[in-house]
Amino acid sequence: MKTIYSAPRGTNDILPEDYKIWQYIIDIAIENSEKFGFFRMQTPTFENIELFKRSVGDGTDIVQKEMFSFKDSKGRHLALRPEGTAAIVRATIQHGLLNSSLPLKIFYIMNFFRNERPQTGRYKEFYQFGVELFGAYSAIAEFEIISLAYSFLNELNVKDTNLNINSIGCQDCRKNYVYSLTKYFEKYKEKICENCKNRLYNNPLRLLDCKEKQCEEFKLNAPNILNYVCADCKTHFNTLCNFLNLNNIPYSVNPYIVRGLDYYTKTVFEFVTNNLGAQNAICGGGRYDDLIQKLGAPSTPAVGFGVGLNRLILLLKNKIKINYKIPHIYVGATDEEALYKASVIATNLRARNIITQTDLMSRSVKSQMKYANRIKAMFSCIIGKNELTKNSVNVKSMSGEENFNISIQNFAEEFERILKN
RNA sequence: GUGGGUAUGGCACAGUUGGUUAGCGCGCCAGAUUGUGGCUCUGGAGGUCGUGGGUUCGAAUCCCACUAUCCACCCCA
Repeated sequence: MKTIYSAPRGTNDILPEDYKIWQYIIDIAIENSEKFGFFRMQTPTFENIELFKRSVGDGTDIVQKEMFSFKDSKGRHLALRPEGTAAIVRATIQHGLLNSSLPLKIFYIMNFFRNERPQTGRYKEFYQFGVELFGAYSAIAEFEIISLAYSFLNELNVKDTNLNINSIGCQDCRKNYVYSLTKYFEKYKEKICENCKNRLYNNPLRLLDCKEKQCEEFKLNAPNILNYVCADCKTHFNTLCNFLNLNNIPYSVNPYIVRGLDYYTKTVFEFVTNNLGAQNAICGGGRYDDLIQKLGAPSTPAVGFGVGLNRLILLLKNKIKINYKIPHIYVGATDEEALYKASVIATNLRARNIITQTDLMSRSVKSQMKYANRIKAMFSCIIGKNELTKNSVNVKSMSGEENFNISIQNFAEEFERILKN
């Protein structure tokens, strides 16, 4: 296939057969969000680039090398959204949603763009189901969204996932920790991997995330952030644990998880799986109490998460049996006059919400029956000269051998009666 | 941006140390006494073997480059 006729690198066409599972997952996402009282919203596909620089963080990889950015004809610098939180926060501020009664509970299902090399579960355009909860300082907010994510994954029957939680402290206590961490790793500067040498000064928290064998032993004895967070953060974290314990949501405390976005404070968490290769985080999120103030609105606490839908699909594909809507009836025709009649019958059937298909290809009766079989129609009938003169048509059940004689005049009404039995 | 694997009809694949008109399965279309599906049988359409160069009498097969794709690093959902 010539390059210009294939989808751009790192993007995916979602074909009708695939879309069944997407629809299924999206429906469950909506259902669970509404169960917790969240409302859906949507933002533009692109934003002012400055928004992402300020919220995600100017120094992060996402901003530095993964954004699709461009200028419009007036020279405005824009970027395709690389994540959801920044845009949702911008919109809630812009439209004054945070001024009305809190908490504000939002969910979204949107596509995002990052210019990374594609890999299993990682694409340049990808989809996330995410939620944001504004206004709650208490750790019950984290519990609420973790509980929602847990319920969502459970309902999808996603196996083998583990919930990891950690606290990366507030602005104040994190400073102390990062200082100690840097000091600690400086001692092993010569022994850690190349990537970690860079991390040491650019993004020290990421040192904890390294997968290299040579760094393992140094990670083990590295200062544990949970011993450095302030009393307030510590209490907050313990409260979250209590909520999770009481509600039987299994988790492990993992001091190594950190997030790649600057805006997180206190709680961070992720649901990881063993069945996706390297891209094992299926859901990630946390608290971001400082972001809203940073974007110019009165300080408001917030928590949120994002679920990678493409990754979910990879996990669930071939494991879920989707019940999609099959046609109730196929109405065929043998010639033009019959086809006109069939179209009227189909219109009346559809007006009664009966899923109906007719012949669109002027094919032989045999081919039409084959087609009716292939689309798994429950019933079929063929209109022809005989039926038009007799003014009635034989409707046959495609599974059993039951036949019904239905008048052409009252077809829809009579067929509906048969369907209900 | 770095490293490794792969590239043959719509899909999944075969193709032996380079050797005639490039094959199989599934799918698709059409027939098997004239207006009725599923099973079976028969026939048919559909491929410049990713693209461009090179070696050779001869390349799907060997060499080079490019592109795409997959896996991993990085990063993240």
